[in-house]
Amino acid sequence: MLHNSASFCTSLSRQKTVTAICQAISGWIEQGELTHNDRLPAERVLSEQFTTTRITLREALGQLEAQGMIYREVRRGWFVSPPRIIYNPLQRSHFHAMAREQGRKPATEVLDAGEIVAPEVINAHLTLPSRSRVYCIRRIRRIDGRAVLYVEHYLNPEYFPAILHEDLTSSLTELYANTYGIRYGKVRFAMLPTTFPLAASRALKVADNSPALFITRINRDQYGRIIDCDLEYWRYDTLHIMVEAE
Amino acid sequence: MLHNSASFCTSLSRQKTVTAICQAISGWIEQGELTHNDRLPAERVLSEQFTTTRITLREALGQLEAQGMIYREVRRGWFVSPPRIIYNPLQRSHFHAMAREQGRKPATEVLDAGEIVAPEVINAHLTLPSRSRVYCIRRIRRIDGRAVLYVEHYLNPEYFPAILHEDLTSSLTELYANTYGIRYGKVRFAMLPTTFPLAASRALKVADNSPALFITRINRDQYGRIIDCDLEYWRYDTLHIMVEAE
DNA sequence: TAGTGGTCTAGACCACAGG
DNA sequence: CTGTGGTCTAGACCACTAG
Repeated sequence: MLHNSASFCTSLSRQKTVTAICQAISGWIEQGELTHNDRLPAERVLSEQFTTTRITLREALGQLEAQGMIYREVRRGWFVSPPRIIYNPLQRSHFHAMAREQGRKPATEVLDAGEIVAPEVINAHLTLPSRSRVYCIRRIRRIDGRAVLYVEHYLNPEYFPAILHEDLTSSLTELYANTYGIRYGKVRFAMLPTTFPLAASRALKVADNSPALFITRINRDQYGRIIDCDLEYWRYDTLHIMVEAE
Repeated sequence: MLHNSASFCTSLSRQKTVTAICQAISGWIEQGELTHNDRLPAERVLSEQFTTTRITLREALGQLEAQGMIYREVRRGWFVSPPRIIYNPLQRSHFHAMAREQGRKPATEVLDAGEIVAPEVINAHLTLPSRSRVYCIRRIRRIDGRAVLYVEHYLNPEYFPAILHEDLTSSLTELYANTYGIRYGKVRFAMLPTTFPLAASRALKVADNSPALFITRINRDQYGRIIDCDLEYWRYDTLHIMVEAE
């Protein structure tokens, strides 16, 4: 036989079972038999359906997870990933506005808030001296009910007196503007793929060591002063980053 | 620099073995017993050392891989990840300059180059009509010998006559400037975590379905015309993205 | 309490890489 | 050819979630 597509697929002949499972499940999703946030059948059911073991089945689920096609909630099961949110980290638009503009339902939950001695990383970001005290607000944010983001905000307290007594479930952006007359100016951000730290995986109820997108934002106000920084841990399959240069 | 060092004690009794292995191996790396691009002992050796099975051992290796601490080359073994490259996608600086500024050794390899009928996605990016013909250049790029990037460049041929006869192993940025008087202007980029497509995993010799960072860049010249776009697939643990707003 | 995912065992065969 | 990683089998117990 001459050059046909079979030769192209040699590397697929490895991993026969896993590939077949991946194709079958993504077929269900593409054909709408399963839609956003639907739960997949139990692992034992699937492994029987595909006449294989749970180990192999979980290998396939792991690959679909890496592609961002499905996600899991710890000890609850596997679910179909909803479409990604388009996120421009340079933009001032806040989380709730961003989600709503894209037809999604946002929600915010405050885990805790207080004044702490800042870790050295934070002092460096905020250009504060060692052992400075800062406000720390930890929140999780949901889209359509699904917890997608764990974030720690560190605020230079000089600019935000008594902010801890305000309602922190709404947008900090609005609070800054309405109560303190402070608006976001220049932003600097860093981003790297890694895994969730323990505090985040607990709060989001994802498996320990799930992959995550870690984004650091350092925010200045309209006068160029560094006012706060955010450490954001996003579920791996949540975001589609888009940035346009000025 | 990585906040995500292995110092997290993992939750209580779950994942006892895997956690112990992860801590041991990251200990070796932090204490310099293993350094950048060193190969780890064989899986069978490690699984015996930790008195466990290869399945469990591979679970641990997979977690270290997700953290970006180690990487694998298909059927060759596991290696210690070198430090990440700092990458600003909005910057005009080209790959070789970027790598050298950070004390690394860059290399480029052209896989193929030719004139093709553009896929519709590409026409959309370049704002060309359906079934346009474009130049396509596929390359892989290395840092310190390790293949880290698979990239497809799509060029609007109107601006680059006869470019396929030039030396394409060097910087396109320089070729554009020196031969065509075209310099990069505004850039727009999108980024999302996913897995390598087959062409990329083959070229980079990474496992099929390894996680990857997919970056699309749409480049304009000094007159604001869209001149080309890049589809870049980076190894997951290669980059530390940093962007500063103007 | 029942059923789920999370973890782990103890093997096995294959395809490919390197000597 | 030898050793490697890649894949797969057929079970098991535990921890947690949901009803």
